[in-house]
Amino acid sequence: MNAPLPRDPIADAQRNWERHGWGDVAAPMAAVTAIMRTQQILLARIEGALKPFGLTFARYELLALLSFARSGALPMNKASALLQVHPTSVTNAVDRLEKAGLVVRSPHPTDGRTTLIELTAEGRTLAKSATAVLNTEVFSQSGFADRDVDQLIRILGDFRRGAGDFSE
Amino acid sequence: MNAPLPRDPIADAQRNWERHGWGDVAAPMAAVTAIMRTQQILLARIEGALKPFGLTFARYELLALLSFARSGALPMNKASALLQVHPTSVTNAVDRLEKAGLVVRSPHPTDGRTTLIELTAEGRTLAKSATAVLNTEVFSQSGFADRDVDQLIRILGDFRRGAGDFSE
DNA sequence: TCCAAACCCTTGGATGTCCTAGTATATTGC
DNA sequence: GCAATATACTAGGACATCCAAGGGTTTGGA
Repeated sequence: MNAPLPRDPIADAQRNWERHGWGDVAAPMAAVTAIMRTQQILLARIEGALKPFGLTFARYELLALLSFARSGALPMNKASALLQVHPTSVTNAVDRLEKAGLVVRSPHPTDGRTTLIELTAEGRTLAKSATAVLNTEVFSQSGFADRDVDQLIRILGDFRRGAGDFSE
Repeated sequence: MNAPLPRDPIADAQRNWERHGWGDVAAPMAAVTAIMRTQQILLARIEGALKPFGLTFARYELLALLSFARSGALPMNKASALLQVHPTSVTNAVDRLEKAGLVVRSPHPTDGRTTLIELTAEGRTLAKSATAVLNTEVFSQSGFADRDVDQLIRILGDFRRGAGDFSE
């Protein structure tokens, strides 16, 4: 990790925006930039915690999703929709998880176009261990105050709904 | 864009966490996941707005940073620190910006190890145009309520300080 | 019935990020 | 003054994401 900067670079950017006459959008710009940076920090922590398992966050998310599916299996397009990533990203993740023996591809019983992703026993075990570590090493010490967590869930939930992620 | 899901997948994940006895970390897990997804949505919007300029967000950020520097030039290591990305990412961005004629590399006058990145006239013009478009197409319609923007800046600011981004 | 349109997955290419290692230049300490 | 250490940038590799395009399967309307 680098030494902390003496000043918050995002607050500086906000001031620059204001100084240049874009005061009306300086705050949203700062908020958006802060989200970018926060995501980067969180992702680094998560990947660090998952490294011992040979998992990345993308692969872990897929594993976790499968572990919550009743049958431990999901069609790839369903996984793509629920994880909200491009289908090719799922293909990529499944390729690697399959090579690691954590999931298996199997044909859909009635639709020849569809491929099912199925958790192996090993995959289920690893998902459980990885989740435990993420919970204790990352989520339980997220660095957000409890009240702020609730705020974030509400604010970002509104945002995601507005962006068309879900209707609910 | 895909059709909205009938249910919020992150809220579902939170319920799954609670159902499995991890209720104490379900909320932070949901908040972290929501930040990931929000970042993805915002990045897609930004890149869409920048595409006509042949810029990506990474390159735009560097261009914008340079345009706010007094002399229009910065050492690469300084840019890396302020943008809070790995030095190799800056090298990558500068390679492409230089190829596009938007910046120039020049040797540091006193330190032979250091390379200065300097905006060209064309780079400065493009940065200005791109900023105008980002302001009107993205930041001015961020999808966050004004009050929520302030909350985000405060919450994420606290988080980033806690993560060691800056001391201030 | 049958062909066009829709859908599903994969391949190949472009970008970005990080890490590790290597080269060159500065700085420090003896 | 010189060797050891620190700093700055770049090269190569692993991953992830998206887009565009291609091949196989279903569906639906003429």
